[in-house]
Amino acid sequence: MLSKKTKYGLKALTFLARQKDQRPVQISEIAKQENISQKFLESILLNLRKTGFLGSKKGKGGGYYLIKNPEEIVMTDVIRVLEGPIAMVPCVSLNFYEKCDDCPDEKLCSVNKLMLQVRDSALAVYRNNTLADILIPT
Amino acid sequence: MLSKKTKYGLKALTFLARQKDQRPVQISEIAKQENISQKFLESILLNLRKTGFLGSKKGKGGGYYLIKNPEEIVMTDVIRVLEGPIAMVPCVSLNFYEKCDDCPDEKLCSVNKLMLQVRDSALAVYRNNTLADILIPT
DNA sequence: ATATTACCCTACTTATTTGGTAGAGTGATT
DNA sequence: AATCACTCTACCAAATAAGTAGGGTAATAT
Repeated sequence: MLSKKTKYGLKALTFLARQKDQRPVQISEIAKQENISQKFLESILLNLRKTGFLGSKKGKGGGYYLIKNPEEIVMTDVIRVLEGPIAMVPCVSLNFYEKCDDCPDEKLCSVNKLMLQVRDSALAVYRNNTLADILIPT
Repeated sequence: MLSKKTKYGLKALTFLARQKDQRPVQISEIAKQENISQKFLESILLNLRKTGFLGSKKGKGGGYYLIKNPEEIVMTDVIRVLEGPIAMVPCVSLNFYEKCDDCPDEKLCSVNKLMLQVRDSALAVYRNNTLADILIPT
């Protein structure tokens, strides 16, 4: 299940990408428009800033803004920052690999065999979508 | 993340599929061989029996056994019983659909758009794999 | 300069899910 | 009749997710 954190983060990114100019948008504005708890959204945006997706500006007229073009923001990166591993099981994860405690040999594990395929198919989708791709044309 | 319940359930199914004859296998045997807490496994196997994947036999020489051929057991069905929805978000789920509270219109939602693709790709993998397919040839 | 705006940070709380435990009950087999 | 092994109900603890609270700090406009 996708966490609300990821869902809200994606919504905020698309909201910023839809802006005409690149002026900073206030947290309160995004929260209101997208029906998100403002305080919760604050922590998510802060996270996206620290991981290089957003810039921020303090003081009057401040807020958050994208620091890359939507075409350059690939979903693999966004999902990994917001949600964590793309794989459903650590033993098939590329970026968060971990061996299973049970399971003497991954090559002999059916769960591993199945989940490898699932990971690859999900990865293909995320690699194939940038922020620009998931924007809805008006 | 895949729950242990699903992982253990899959392991139990493949364990039963690997048996030479179709004699019932005791819970304790499966638990021991696959490193699973026996009591936890009990509830999982019971669930798989109630949903039509396994049969059981009580008394001496009793246990659980497959009631279909591994080729006939499709992963979509197994995953839905053990893990629940395949979709990562209820608004793109085929079997567990639910509207989002926020989000006035799904067709205008970027999260929806992305997660639809993810669901389809995962579904394709699960549809394409039966229990027989994920068995490791010895 | 200073008041204001709006991001920044820490800590806490609550609800839900997950994983596991305990133990009595029931039905079949030998 | 005894044993074996599944069945059922109830409970519990840890982890995670989701959200709250509130003060701190930096930048900007006036």
